[in-house]
Amino acid sequence: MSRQAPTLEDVAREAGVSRATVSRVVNGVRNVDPAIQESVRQAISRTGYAPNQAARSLVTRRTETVALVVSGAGDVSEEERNAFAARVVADPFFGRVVSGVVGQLRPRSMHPVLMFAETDEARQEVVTYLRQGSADGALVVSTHADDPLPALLAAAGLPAVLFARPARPVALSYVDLAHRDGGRLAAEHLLGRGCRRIVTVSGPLAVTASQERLAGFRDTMARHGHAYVPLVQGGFTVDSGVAAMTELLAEHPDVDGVFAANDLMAQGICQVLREHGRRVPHDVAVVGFDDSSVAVTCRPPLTTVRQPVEDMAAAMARLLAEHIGGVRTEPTSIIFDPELVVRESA
Amino acid sequence: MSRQAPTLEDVAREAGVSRATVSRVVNGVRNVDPAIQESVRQAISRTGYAPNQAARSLVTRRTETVALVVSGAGDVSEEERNAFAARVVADPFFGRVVSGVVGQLRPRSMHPVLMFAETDEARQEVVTYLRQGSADGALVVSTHADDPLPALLAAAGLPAVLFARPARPVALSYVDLAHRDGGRLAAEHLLGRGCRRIVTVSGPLAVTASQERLAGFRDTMARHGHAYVPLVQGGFTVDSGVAAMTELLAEHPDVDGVFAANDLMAQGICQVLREHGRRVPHDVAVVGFDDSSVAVTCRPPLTTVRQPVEDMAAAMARLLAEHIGGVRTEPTSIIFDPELVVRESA
DNA sequence: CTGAAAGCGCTAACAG
DNA sequence: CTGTTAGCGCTTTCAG
Repeated sequence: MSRQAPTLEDVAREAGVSRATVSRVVNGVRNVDPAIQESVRQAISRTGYAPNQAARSLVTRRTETVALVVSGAGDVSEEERNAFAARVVADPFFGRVVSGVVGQLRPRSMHPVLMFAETDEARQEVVTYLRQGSADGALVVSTHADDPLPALLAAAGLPAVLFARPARPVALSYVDLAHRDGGRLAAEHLLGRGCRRIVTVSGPLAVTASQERLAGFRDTMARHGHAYVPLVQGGFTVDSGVAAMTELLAEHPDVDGVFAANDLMAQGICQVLREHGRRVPHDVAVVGFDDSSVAVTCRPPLTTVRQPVEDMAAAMARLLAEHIGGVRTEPTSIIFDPELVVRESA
Repeated sequence: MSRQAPTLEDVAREAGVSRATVSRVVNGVRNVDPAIQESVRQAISRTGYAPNQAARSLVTRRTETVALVVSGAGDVSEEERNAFAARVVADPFFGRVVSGVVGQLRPRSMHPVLMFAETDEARQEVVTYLRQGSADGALVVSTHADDPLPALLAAAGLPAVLFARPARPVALSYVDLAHRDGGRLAAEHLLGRGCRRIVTVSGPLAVTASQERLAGFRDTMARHGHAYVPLVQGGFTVDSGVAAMTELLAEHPDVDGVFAANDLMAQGICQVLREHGRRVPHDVAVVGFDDSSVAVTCRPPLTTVRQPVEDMAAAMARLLAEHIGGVRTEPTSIIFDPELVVRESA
């Protein structure tokens, strides 16, 4: 570490060839004599050469890095900034995104840098980061429909792919789920098993996905004569599920079915139900959404609407790689279909 | 986006000064006439200039990026690689690490790139990544005592800080918890509330922290005359907690106290207990470890040994920044003290 | 306090 | 198939 790192020049000298030739074998460009290739390779391991990424990026204009950003909407106090990051990462949803993204990035030798953009300043930093060429593009997951980041990215002409369709049209590719169909699936299942006094806990209505899940659910209920379904808005956390169900149970003690807009809330709902002496699914059936890890962990295991997050995240990474590589120039969208997974809660 | 991005040269021309001067104001180096400074600033915003990070890194030899790597030990099949990432990120522990790290990195304008090193090949890639200068240093969290990555990093003379003391001495800084004290705290609490038929579910014994927590627990139990404490080894997951407790309950139906080496397992334990008609803490008291998010979410909320993960992660980031900056040259260690958090489970 | 000039290490034409 | 030659955009002595 004390000695200066060897450069192409050093390897070239060691192998008795030119820098260009060494560069070619390092980058696997053919047109290099097998014999020379071999001697270069030996010189490389003899010198312990590792190409300097900065020098390389300077000319290729690629960093092989993408920003994985979780963006909010409004501004958040300085103190809440860490809380934002903590909350995001703690959500099993995020883990699935990372898993799907990494799976696609790795074989391409690309790496994700984590960024949280919960304030306007932080969002500006993301844009700057990309404009500086610190990353080749961005994968963005918005926690709010009004997230201004997608528009900023598009305006700057930066390669980016979104998780979920932006509320306001933006010329960026995105992947999404047919949330309405998911809501429909949940309603049909609850109705199908005979529930008649059904309530629902939606996600934050500032999130488009929440609205859509709810709309699909309500439409289906209405089609079956259920004009009115009691609703409480939750925040996609276990706690909010607990609070929402506590409220709903007080007003509708005879409830026999619940649709929760995500599994975390469904878990909180099951807890409240149990604590109030209701058996799940015997007395009250509960359907969640996502099919995240807690769906399996929860007691009872959750019947839920599966959202193939890993596949969606993988698709995002693939699309971004295509945009970066220039293979794809026009924005496109990929919509995934939800699927009902029946376990024990309903 | 179509037009070439402006360079220092462009700004210099626009402001009628030299590149050097522009560079100085961009980097906030004083010794620049206020008037000129102002005109340069205007030229910058007029041109929409953003410094090229690659060019900058090439000369400063800094990327303002650090690798945040989660490393395992043995090799894992190709198919399990994504599962590894998924499992890691899904664990609330990881979220706390990220939160603590980001909190320190952000004010330093540094960014974490996520890497999973569960195979020898992946570990080699981490080393290469750093040697290429793609990141200035590494923050490593090992999931196994035999993790070879720390030694590789040290041998390559790369700046790195570890979460937890490495099993085999390595000249690298690390932060850790006084795990033994944590185990002692748990034992004392269980004993103090009158439990006499106590069992324990440890973490994987291949993890040093698990061994230490267990040792501290057993020592204290022994000091109080409990020569033998039934033990089942778990895997730090809810499922493993369920399995372990099912086994223990079958052999020791009269159990009245359980120490779980982490909260996730404690949650599984509570589920099993409840399903077998045992009240927590009335019939059986349960003490967890970590004080992670599930400790609060769990029913009943867990009495647990708090590990200040966010603070520990923040300390890691701080140490790494010092090593990178050359402010600190010798490896050091920071040991945090655990703390008992009493809630309802014991 | 400012400018000129020398690279940082690598890739990519372009010759040969 | 290989070598020569330009830069990529920026920081940083070193003069002035």
